Amino acid sequence: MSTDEPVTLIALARAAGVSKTTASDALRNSGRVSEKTRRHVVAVANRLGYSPNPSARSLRRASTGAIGLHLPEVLTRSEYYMSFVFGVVDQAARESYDVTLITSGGVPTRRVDGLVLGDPLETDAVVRGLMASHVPVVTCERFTGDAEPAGVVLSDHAAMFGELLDHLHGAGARRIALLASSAVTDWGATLQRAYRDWCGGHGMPERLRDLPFGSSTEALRSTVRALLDSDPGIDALVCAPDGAAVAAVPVLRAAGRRIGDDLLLASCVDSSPLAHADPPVTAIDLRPRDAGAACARLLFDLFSGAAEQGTVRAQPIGLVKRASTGA
Amino acid sequence: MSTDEPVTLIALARAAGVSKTTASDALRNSGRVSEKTRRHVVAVANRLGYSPNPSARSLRRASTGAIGLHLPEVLTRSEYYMSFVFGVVDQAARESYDVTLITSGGVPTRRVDGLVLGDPLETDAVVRGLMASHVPVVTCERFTGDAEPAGVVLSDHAAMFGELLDHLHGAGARRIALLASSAVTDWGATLQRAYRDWCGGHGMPERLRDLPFGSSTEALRSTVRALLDSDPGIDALVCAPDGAAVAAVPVLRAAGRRIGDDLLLASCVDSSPLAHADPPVTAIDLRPRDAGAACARLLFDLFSGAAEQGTVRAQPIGLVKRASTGA
DNA sequence: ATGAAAGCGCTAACAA
DNA sequence: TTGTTAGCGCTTTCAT
Repeated sequence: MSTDEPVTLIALARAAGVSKTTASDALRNSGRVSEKTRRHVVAVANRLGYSPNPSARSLRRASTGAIGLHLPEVLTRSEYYMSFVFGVVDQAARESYDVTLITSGGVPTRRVDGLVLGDPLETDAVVRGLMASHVPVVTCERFTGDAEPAGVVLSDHAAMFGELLDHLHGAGARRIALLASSAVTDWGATLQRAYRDWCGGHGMPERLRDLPFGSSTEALRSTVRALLDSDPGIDALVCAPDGAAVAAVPVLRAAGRRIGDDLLLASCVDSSPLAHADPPVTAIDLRPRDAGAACARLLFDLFSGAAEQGTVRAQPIGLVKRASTGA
Repeated sequence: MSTDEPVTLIALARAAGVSKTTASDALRNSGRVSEKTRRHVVAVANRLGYSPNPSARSLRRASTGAIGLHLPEVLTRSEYYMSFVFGVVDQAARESYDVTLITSGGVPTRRVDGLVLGDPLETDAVVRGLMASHVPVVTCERFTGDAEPAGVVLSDHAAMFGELLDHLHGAGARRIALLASSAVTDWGATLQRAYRDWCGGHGMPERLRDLPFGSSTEALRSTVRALLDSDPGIDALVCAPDGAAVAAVPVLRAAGRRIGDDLLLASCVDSSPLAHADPPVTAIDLRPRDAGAACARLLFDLFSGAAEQGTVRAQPIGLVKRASTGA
């Protein structure tokens, strides 16, 4: 197509017979150049395959054209985060921004104009470092540490969890157990609180077990077994960690329980295996792609001033009722 | 901690009482400055919280310090890709490189020094564009189109698939059906070919159904049903698409089959739901994190000249035998 | 062993 | 409406 050398603005200007400035202004629609020369410059640019050098532009503008995205390392295997990532990237692309991934393995060398932090763990040193950086930060879910992010995207997990419990109650459950996630994330803590509140409010017994992030399948299964042994009267089980509900199924079967019949099962995180399970498992749909997009959008609104420091935006989530709760 | 203004090299040099050049050299260990001044400059840099401006550095060096990573949009929900991404990012961080994500939604505005393409689809316009870019490209699996990438990371899927079929055969299976992925990726095509070869070589009947990427659960299930109806003598089913094996389970049960007993079940892509399934499902472990790391490593070797244009590297994969095949 | 100066490609202020 | 000039922060000659 063209030579290996990237075409610079000077080369383009020369080829079009105008100055650097005019060429630059023409391509950026600054409204300074006549329509005629603008067209001409654009045509020449296309012919030469010109594309501006982003480093030079960044240096000049003192903005990088990129945002950073961090996800907690321990949680990264789940479908939820993959969708979240694509939500962020797509929204960013729409604003001509790049997305640089940041893992707990290493902070980016490249500066970014802002940061999106998915489920920031208070205990994560990288997260604390990023929160202290000088660029705007948007978190998905609250950061439970000290620092205040510039923006927060929040879903009403407590309300939706209550809806789920109501649904189970309506289907006849009277002893609902919760296999909780550790409370290191705001999400995990919120669910535990909502569970206790609901049980108290409805005069239902609490049957709660807590599981640290990244627990093995075996740990999870023995916890479920212990839960059932401790109270054989349990007639519903809600699992918070992604994947836990699927992993629990064999244990429930082995205990002689019929899922969707004498034991209702639900998950706090929807994923395709749940839809495919036998029976399909009721779950809260966190709509991760939308959440990711919302985070990016909020960050850009913070850049432009359309949103002010400390903005909190709600992000709707849904409940998907399936056969495991008698649907 | 420090002021909001990022500290520049000039500010640092002034504070340390040296010239820009000396400060720069001291921080990069260029071996030009005396040990004493080097220590002094580094100390001052730490005190001021200096960090070099990556845009300025890129501009000067004509390299960006970032690599691009592209994944096919339709496949992105799987656990495989999430691990792959983290493999790439971690390896890149080790070399102080950033990773910019590229979706089919938009090409990055920022230039990158190289590209990693996971399972490049011949039919993807973005992929074709990226392959034609002027930077080195490493693909994970072969690109079935015209262009030649600078490097390829390859697993021997044909051999491992043969091993899987041998395992089924050894467990007594004589009519092994394959629920294949569409042949738009090299991986999908390779599996179909390997299946035909193996069946031919062992005098076994071919029972093959092809499924386009991103098919719905219902499409998948009716395909499995049709497969069983067409030949009730089928005694083993291998599923290529990620998640298909789990989704097939209810259909197999409904047909009165006992998995791991009168019907063996296996998947060509391992994932946690398979390990948690009842019974646990035998699968090929693609080791995506290692694959991602290998791609990044190859790209850096291409940069440094440690690997030459056209290098192809093998990436080992494994077979995980579980109860669904009588293990 | 160190400093001075040029310049990467671009945009913004100042001229014309 | 267009051109000229300065300079973003850094690395790299070239000179001392």
